[in-house]
Amino acid sequence: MVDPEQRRRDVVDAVFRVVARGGIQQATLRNVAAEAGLAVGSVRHYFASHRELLMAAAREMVRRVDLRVAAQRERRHPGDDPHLVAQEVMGQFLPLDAARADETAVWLDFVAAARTDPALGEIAAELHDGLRDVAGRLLHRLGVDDPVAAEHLAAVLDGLALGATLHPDRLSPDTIRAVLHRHLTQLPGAADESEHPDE
Amino acid sequence: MVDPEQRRRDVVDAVFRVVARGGIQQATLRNVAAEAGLAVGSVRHYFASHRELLMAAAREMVRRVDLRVAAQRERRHPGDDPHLVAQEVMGQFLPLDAARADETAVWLDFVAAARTDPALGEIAAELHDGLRDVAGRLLHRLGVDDPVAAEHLAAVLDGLALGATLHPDRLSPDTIRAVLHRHLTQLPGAADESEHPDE
DNA sequence: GGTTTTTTAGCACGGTCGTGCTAAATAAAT
DNA sequence: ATTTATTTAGCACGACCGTGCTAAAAAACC
Repeated sequence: MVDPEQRRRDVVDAVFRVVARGGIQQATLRNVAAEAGLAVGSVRHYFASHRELLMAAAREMVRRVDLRVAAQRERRHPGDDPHLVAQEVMGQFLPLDAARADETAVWLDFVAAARTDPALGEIAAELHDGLRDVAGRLLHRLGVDDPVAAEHLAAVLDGLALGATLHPDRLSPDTIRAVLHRHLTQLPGAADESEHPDE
Repeated sequence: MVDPEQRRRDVVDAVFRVVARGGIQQATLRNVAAEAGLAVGSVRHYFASHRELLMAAAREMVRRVDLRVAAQRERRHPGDDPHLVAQEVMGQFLPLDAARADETAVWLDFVAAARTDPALGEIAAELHDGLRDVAGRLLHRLGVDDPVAAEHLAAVLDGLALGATLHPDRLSPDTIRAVLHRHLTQLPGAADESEHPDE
């Protein structure tokens, strides 16, 4: 009657909501169970331990980002302006709306926790490599192949995500877009002039 | 016989060591007291509560960054190349050696915690504004006055600090310096360009 | 000397945590 | 209908937490 996978997804969603609201230290079994409308024992039936629950949530986070990037790749057409494509793909990693703001907040808590948690650290490293990979690929399409440029772009994205998550009042989505646009148009080798930064 | 201020500093140092080693969630009164070689009651004699201890540590963190920036300001001479000055000042915020790597790790844990802790959030906002301020001032000396440029530079610094703290094996000090150098040399010259959609 | 203040130490309470364990309720299978 | 497996629920234990509180030890003061 009940799809176990769906249950697991529901519980993981509850983890995300709890973390977004109160930080990862609030993601206790009791809080998550309450958020999911279940008993602690029920949650533990699907996740053997607290650690396993958090790691499943971390993996789901990676999966969702991958899915969004893949969807973006489907959507674009050969004739599209590479600058616009880059801007849109990069935007998938940034808190430009409420939903992504929540996801970014969860991301920040997880990667910060990953520093002192080897198991989470592995997943966080995956995320980081993926971001640098996407950055490198987009830059390649723009005629830039410098690996330092990829690190540079990745750093801007991380920094914007961090700043916007911690101080949303001082780093609005418009400002984020402006910085991203500035970074892309400032690239060497890209000798074109695109239109407005805003979509 | 014992300087109370020195004791407070010692305890705060112990907080830093504990956080650097095991994350902010490990900064319990018991752990900090053990690290400082004191009893819990003794620590509580100088800090009325756990919260107060963490906030004192956060403020000390801000103070140290300020001190280092001020020291850098003293050291520079009128004839210095503004680019080199900028590179050195910005380097004060980055984990280029072991000591700063520890400080950056502590910084990351604190600002992440600040997202869901209003009291810490105020201090974190101070830090963020300070960084953007220094960035803006340095850019001004380089002939760049665009506020977006200041946000851009601040984002790069935050992103580099984040990346190097979480993945020191993939983001070496040399790479950090390369990215920073790239960012600074890539700045548009003294010619301030306003919005020129058409050209 | 004696007295007072500062500093250090530690006990004990209530609370929350993850988790081992048991068992009731529900669904599936025979 | 009976049996079996799955799912949900909850109790109880030990561990760790912050903190109120008391009191011994040390220092400062008279």
